[in-house]
Amino acid sequence: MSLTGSEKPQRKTRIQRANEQKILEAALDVFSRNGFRGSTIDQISEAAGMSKPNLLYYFKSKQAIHETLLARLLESWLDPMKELDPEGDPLEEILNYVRRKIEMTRDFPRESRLFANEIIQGAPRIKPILEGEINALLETKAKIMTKWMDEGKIKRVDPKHLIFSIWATTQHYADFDVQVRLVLGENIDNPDQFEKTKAYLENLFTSLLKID
Amino acid sequence: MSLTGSEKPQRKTRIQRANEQKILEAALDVFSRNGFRGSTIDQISEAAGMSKPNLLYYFKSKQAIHETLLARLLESWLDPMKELDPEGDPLEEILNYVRRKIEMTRDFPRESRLFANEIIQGAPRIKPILEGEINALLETKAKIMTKWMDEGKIKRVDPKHLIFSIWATTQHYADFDVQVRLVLGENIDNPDQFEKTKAYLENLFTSLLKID
Amino acid sequence: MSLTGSEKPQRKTRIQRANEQKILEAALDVFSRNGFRGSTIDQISEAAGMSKPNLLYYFKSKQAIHETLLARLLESWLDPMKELDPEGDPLEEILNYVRRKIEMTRDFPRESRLFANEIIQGAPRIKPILEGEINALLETKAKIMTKWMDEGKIKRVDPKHLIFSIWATTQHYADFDVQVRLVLGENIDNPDQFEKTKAYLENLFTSLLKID
Amino acid sequence: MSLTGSEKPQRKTRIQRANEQKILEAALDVFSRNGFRGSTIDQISEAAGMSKPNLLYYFKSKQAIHETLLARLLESWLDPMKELDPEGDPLEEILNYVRRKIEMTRDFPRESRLFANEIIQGAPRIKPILEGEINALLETKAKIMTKWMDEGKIKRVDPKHLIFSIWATTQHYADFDVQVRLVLGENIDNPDQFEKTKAYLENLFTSLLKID
DNA sequence: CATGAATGAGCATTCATTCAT
DNA sequence: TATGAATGAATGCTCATTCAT
Repeated sequence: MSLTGSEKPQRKTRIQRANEQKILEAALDVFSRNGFRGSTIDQISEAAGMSKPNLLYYFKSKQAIHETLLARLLESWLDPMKELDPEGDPLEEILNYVRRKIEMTRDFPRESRLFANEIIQGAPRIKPILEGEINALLETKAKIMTKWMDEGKIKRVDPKHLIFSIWATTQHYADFDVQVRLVLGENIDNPDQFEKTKAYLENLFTSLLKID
Repeated sequence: MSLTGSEKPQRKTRIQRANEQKILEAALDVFSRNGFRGSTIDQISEAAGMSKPNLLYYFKSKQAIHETLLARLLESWLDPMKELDPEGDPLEEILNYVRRKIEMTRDFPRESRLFANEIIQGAPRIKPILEGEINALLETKAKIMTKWMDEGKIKRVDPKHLIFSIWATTQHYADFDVQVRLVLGENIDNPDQFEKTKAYLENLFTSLLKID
Repeated sequence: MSLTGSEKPQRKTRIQRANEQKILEAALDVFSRNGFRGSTIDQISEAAGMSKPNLLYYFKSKQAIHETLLARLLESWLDPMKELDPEGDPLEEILNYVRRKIEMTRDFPRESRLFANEIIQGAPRIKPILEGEINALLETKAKIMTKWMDEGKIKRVDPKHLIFSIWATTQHYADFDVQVRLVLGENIDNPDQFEKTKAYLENLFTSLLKID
Repeated sequence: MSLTGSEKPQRKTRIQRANEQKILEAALDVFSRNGFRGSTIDQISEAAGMSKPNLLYYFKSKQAIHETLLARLLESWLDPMKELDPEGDPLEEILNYVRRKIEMTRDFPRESRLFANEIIQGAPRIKPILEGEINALLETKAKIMTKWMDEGKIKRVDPKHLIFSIWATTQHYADFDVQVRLVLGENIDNPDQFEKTKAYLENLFTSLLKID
């Protein structure tokens, strides 16, 4: 479940690959913390341990770094949903999706905040991608769920709102991390808390969907 | 349910009050759209129909506008939760809270995004407020819920995670508005869609909490 | 024959007018010496005795200063040609044009170099203006000359090449000032030299055009 | 009439020579189009099909390329004037000079613009060369002309102004190429237009100098 | 010879804030 | 109160040049 999988096989030296990686890693850190406008190339180049012009030798502009980052992460961000198997046991498939989602939230909170930042501000930079990819995927998966409901295998609810609530409840732990910590004293990076959270969400969606 | 509650009773002329109000209204618009760093005083003063120096006559700095805005809105933002009545019918009380929350999300999406922006970025400007007010309120209400659970009036779940999931699922429709619109073609400002959403969430939390 | 005549009557304070003037004067100096790319806002703001941001408070960008400058000067730059009177004595009219041209070259050498710089580099910023205004004017005047030739009042030559050679021979003293000084030890800012130059050019075009 | 004449006979491999040539050719293109400050090493190295560091292996700096270019071209640039033969027929000699000048303007317009750019901006990089070579040559040739005038073989005019006007009228077609094209729709690279221009200039200087 | 990688200095422009009136 | 004028401190980005191989 790599979040930065391999890309277009271009002729690149080892240093190039390494530096691009360093930059994207640094940029993820900075952008997810401060948003696009709130982040400066200085911060990123500092975090990447490299001079500003050198950073711009690898990426044309701040914008370009941001776009590359979003594009590369989007794929993996959608992975958990792709695995939803129409042939599997309906409730178990959905619960597994919830579990993978909460695991990703734990393991990649910066990625979650990166997208949250972007979308809250109207997704000015990735609307096109959202429009195409996400919509298509979500439509497909919603249809699978509808079929399951038609077959009486899970309770009938609006599948799109169901997906929204899975996204919202899981990503909340990454996006609103500060608030969660203020209330709980810890967050899902703590194993105990992770288990409690997972249990709560499993229960939430089981209650909603399980046919008695 | 005013979102800009009563101010400290200071000696202020009518014009002063009116201008402060104009500024805060403009700032809400701009900040909720672009975040703190992404917003400029120029944008705000333009939106407020007022010169930059005049705006800074009313508020010492950009920071000050932002803080004032957050402080004034926080109060009303927490109102729905305050109304949770320990004497009322447990399930109905919680569902009413969910209803008030989704109504607020519909009526004040900019306020929701303002807070979301702030919290995602680590709440650098309002952590202290969150630490005090919210925590206290949430602790109180969580205890009420626990009592209800102890009395067997609703199913037992972690009350704080319950509150998180209510926040997350409702605010999602404001904070991720773009995405919701991309998927549904509309959002809860459309009456039909509002009803569907409300029904889905009522069902979600009823399923979770109702004792059969 | 002001080169910076009065412009669009806008609501501007005295300071505004004065500063715009100071900036344009400074910019003329700098741009005519170094070309557009070779000039920096720092140089201009320094020459105008004002801070860089303040300069940009009056003109949006370096580009904008340059364009304003060219636009305002173009008008007066074409004045001498406009005065060519179809009713006047043909040879005398043309000689008067030559005289006015060489006077302008003496009095406004920076303006001449500003245009020369721009046109040598392909006129990237004022091609449209050239295409319209100059062409129209030149066409008109060429027709007048042709009529004079048809009437046998001056010798027949290609009127457009005639105009080119008037432009070239007069402006040369501004545009190639360094070279002229290297050869003559002085240039037309010296009254003696001015008279000699004028006499040479009068002779040149009289020889070409006069019917014996 | 090579414009890049013979070089100081140094020990250089064939590749070296070829690369220097490629660089100078590319630099001529770029410098004549954008001026010194407006040209970047990137542009030149790109045009030369060679990496930036490699280019700087052949020439120490951007400055060095420019200087080399000017020095090498100057020689050939002056060639037409050198051929002015004191023993020839005066008028014919001068007309031949005009013809060679206009031919050079047609064949080497970039070279003309390179010098024009440099001189308009005060010749900061080649003043010394101008001071020496050109002056000497021009002085010599002016004396020849004066002698012809003393002998009554051509009309008496100021020989230096005469040379200026030959330079100005011929080079105009290269330096102000854009303007010429805007007015005529074509320039002297078109054979017809070349003939017309040559005829006009021959007539201009014949009228001026011919003893009836 | 040749090039990928790296950088200090510079440059146009933005922005929060202050000054003067 | 209100605003035109002014600026120091960024900020994104460019460019000549150098380093290492």
